[in-house]
Amino acid sequence: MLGNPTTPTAFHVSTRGEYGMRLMVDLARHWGQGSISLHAVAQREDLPEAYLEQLVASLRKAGLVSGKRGAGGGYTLARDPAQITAGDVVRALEGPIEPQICTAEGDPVVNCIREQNCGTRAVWVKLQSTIAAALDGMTMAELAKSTSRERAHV
Amino acid sequence: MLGNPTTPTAFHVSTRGEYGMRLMVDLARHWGQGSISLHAVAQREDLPEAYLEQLVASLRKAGLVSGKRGAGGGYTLARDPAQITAGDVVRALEGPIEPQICTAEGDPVVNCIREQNCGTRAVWVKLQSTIAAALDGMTMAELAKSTSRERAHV
DNA sequence: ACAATTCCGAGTGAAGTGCTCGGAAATCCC
DNA sequence: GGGATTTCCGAGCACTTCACTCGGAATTGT
Repeated sequence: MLGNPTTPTAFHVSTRGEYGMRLMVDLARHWGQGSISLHAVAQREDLPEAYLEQLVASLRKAGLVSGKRGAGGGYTLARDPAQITAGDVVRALEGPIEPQICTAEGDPVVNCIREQNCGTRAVWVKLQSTIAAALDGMTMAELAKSTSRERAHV
Repeated sequence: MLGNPTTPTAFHVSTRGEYGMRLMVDLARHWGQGSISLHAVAQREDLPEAYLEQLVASLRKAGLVSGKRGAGGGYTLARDPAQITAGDVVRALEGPIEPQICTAEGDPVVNCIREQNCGTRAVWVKLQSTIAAALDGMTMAELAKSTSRERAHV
């Protein structure tokens, strides 16, 4: 694992987001097939199982997956793959989408305290809405589908 | 300083990007007025001067500002404010815009090694182009202008 | 000469990243 | 009921990044 760059990059999503997204798409691909164990996911996606455990906890608390204990147990998407967006996943794993504190999602007037008319604020506001729109426009269903389609003709 | 959130947030831009953007907009606002010292910028924007020194070095190496030493010296935008985008500034300070390594700017085929048809890749590619487009669509001239306009009727 | 200023490199405490480990609790199969 | 399987939970740990500061050299205007 650990495919992270040593050189700094802007807007880089951490392994939480990356692995978590892979996990969710994997679950979406197996939607309707009962509980899927993390062990299986870890093997298919070649990801550290113990670490996935940690990530899936966040996803469960966010109400995106539900777990079932014991032998034969595992995880399932909590609702239809078409009703879960990439934005949901990212927010569950990496927190709310806000380039700056003054652009907090939902809170329109958590503005910079000292400077009312900060010139740069326009940048971060635009960025926040753009990113959110992009991520909220993609569902697990779409991602799972495109993957298996590409896989079909390998 | 240090207005950063204690709770983790996705796509958060660091103080390098934030302070650097403020610095650039400030220089844009004083475009045509000769060299501006960091001391002056630091006071106006209420930012740590020694830290700005570090940031401006990156901006200079990226060819966005040029410095003049000695008494009466300071910094100037290296070209017209309308020819410098927010994307230029962010890239200079925080590195290339790439949510994942497999979505490196310019390099279209630095793909994931082990899995050719990664389902999640679509997410990061979309994200990269969306972010880049948003940032590259805003110039220092626009930001400097909108700020002073808002300031006018305070 | 002297003050102002950019340039440069090193250092530092706190936080975040990317994991591992040990163990408790639930559930199924025999 | 015993044992295997699996989710749940919290702690810990090496490494890197963040957000700075500090000291000093080089350059330039007065």
